[in-house]
Amino acid sequence: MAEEIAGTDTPIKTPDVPEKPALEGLEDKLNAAWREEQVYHFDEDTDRSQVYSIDTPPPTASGSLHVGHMFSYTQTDVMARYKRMSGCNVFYPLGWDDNGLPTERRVQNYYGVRCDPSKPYIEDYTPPEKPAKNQRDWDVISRRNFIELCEALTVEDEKVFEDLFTRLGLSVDWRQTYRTIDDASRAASQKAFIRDVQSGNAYTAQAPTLWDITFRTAVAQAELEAKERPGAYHRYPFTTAEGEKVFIETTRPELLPSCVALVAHPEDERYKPLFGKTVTSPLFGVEVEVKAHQLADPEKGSGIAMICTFGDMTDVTWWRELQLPTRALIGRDGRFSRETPEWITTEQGRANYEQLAGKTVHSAKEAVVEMLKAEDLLDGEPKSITHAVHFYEKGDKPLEVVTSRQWYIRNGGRDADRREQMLARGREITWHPGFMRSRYENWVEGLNGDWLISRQRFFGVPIPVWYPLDESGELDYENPILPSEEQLPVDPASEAPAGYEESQRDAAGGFTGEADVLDTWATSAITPHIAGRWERENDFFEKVFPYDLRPQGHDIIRTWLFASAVRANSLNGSVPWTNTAISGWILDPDRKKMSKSKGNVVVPNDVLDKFGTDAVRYWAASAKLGADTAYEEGQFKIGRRLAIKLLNASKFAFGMGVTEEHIVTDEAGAGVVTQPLDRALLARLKALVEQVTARFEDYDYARALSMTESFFWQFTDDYVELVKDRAYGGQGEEAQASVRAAMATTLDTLLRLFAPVLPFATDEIWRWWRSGSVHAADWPTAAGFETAAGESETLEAVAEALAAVRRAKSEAEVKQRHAITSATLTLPQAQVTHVESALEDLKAATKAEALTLSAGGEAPELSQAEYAAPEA
RNA sequence: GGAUCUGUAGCUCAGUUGGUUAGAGCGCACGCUUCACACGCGUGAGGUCGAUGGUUCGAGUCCAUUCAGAUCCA
Repeated sequence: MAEEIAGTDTPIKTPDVPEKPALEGLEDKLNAAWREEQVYHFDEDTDRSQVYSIDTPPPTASGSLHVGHMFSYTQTDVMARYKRMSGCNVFYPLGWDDNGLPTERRVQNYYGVRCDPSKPYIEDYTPPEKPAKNQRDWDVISRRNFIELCEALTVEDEKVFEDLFTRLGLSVDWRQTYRTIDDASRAASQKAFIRDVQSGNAYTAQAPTLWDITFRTAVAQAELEAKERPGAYHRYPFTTAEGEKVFIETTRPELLPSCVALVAHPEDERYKPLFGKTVTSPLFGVEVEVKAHQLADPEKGSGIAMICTFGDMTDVTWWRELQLPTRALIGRDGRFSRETPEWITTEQGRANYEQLAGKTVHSAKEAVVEMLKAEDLLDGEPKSITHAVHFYEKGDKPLEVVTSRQWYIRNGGRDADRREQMLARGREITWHPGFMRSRYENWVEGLNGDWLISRQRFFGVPIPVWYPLDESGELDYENPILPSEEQLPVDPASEAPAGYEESQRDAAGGFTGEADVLDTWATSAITPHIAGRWERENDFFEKVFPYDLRPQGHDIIRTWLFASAVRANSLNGSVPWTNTAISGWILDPDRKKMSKSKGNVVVPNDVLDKFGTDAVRYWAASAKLGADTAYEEGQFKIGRRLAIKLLNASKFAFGMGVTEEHIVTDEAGAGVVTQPLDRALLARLKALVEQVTARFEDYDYARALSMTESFFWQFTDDYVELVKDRAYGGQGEEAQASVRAAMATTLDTLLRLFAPVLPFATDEIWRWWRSGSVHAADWPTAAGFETAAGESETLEAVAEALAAVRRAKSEAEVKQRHAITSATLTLPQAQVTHVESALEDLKAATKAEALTLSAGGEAPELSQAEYAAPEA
């Protein structure tokens, strides 16, 4: 209880310590207190120099919670807490990513609804009470209605995350949350898009595009995943005018009717004579030219390949650079065109194509192979190989390449200057750890095109454009109609552009709305803008942008990190943040990445129940940034032990009469610390504070923690054991005052040093003897007790001497508390003075009635020990 | 094929700019219910630092080669 003392400004609190300190129950109690006291609120009345802003990853609220969340979010929180205590006004918002496929699926299944952007918006729509069993019976609703349902449902999901994150002790300012699908986010995303269109950074083009036939959408390079799949080289001949056979080997024989040319390396002697000549394709009888291009690999197959439009992105390159015709046959549904193409002219060829019309890629392949076999054109059996095939990261069918009109954002993939600019941006950011930058550079250097941002999905942030229709009803893609910024957010599928009536939708002379939505990364790339109220409150934005820190996982450097850099570059002409902290992954004890499908996921709440939050945070904070970490329950135990030890050691100190007023804060106070051992402790403490601070400044919270931890264990195991007698008053008042001051100062500093990692235990203790919260306290410096710091070697020497006595007792098989009537301690000359200066403490701690010091030897050693007779 | 990371005690890891005898925790062995803590305390055993070669007075640390594992990119 705090006692008001008349006439003083600083009421001294009598420490109020529970009989049996425990970690249980601290989370609820302290979280409530922090909320009440608004400890983590961002102060908007500030300027940029005081602010430390963090662009936190918005978790997918409809996704599952796993220990990986606790791991990486804790690492960020540790830094946030450090910065807050260091005097920064920390802007630490958190958002929810509820824009995208996972939410789309969840909303569909939960309510039994489907989105069709062409449907009109229904006011006060209520979903079916129970979702219909059959998807065909689901309600079909407008995009706006769908988004409203999403907003309603994700509130529930977000609650679960918020509860976990609160329990984890994240010092987030919960007033600063955002959702990537809410009005403000959609408006910001659309505004950013419009700005990029206006500045020429976004454009629309008709181009070959990677296409997922299951999801029926275009996908971007960043969403690709190469998977090893079995395939087979099929070898069959084209024929020259002279009747000579030219064999090609292909894993995709079904693309033969799409063939537009053959290609070989310009230096390939085998094919040089053929360049410029034409050959005729088997089965379909189409004449194609033999071309030369350096991307053709002489080592691969027969060294000559067929170019089809389009089998893969290399085909696209050849098609573009060799200016070949387009003969596309695979449609957006992944099936071959039902119409026989006009470039197949022979009767036999047209008949053969009939066999493929309407077939899936898989069946078409079988059909082509059958036909080749039937005509005895296949040379030998297909050769089985394993090769990398491109998949959409969420898809399970190989991607096809189809030609379609899409929106792109310039990212350096087609322009060397911009690429160099993005590399330079990467160098403006400080990476933690530094080597992660090469992931970024690798990615930027490997870009092969601009960022495709349109998605043919229903749910997401609509691309905010309309296209005029001319008198004949043709779409004019070159002159898209953009909304005014005041109109945002807008849904072009259900709202008409300015100057048009809804009745003119899809009518000649009218307009049509863009049906596509933006890639979710296009929106999450502007989380700094969304959380920072960009273009809503620009005063505010300027106080937080560019942010100080972007924490995230290394798996999304190519997506989230790069996309954010691209957009800040074009929207703001700067980096989005000056530091990025890349956390590692959680691996299971067998070193496999934890994932739901492997069934090795640990439920966060169970772990928190079992070990307590501080223990889990300790585990997360012990891992360096960027290092993948095994899930080790042993680490939780150590963290738990540390937190409990801190409670108990503090209880002991307060039991010795330590109070707030004993803390050494100035030179006058320093005079109280008279004992060399106590002064040595403070010397060690001073060094510790300096080192730990330096580690934190370098984002190396893990090293900072381990240094604080080992100091603490030496404090309890050696120092506290040595001074117990003195603390009880065994050596008089002055000696007791000295130990109280040293202990109070050390405890005060330790609580602050541990606070970022162990927020619950430290604040619990803080509240026993202080007012307010340790988390609102300043980061410690040695300034206040500097003059009380003596020679740290004393502590080291006395601790070694203590260990020597303990060893002797252990070897003599007597109990540690057994009294020594007399003994000689031999120790190196350099240590004698130090040990002498704390001889009374050493004798008391070892129950030695007489202890003679003698110089000599390499290390302290006890000899000629006489022990008291055993107690009866 | 290109790039990055990792390899240190049975296990998980730390080892700052090269500097005495390589550290911690867990686990293990032995002992101790000592007035903060048995969710504890004390003591001990345990490593030719992946391998080879080099630079250096001196290499776990720097360089080269190599082996093994992981990740990213093509």
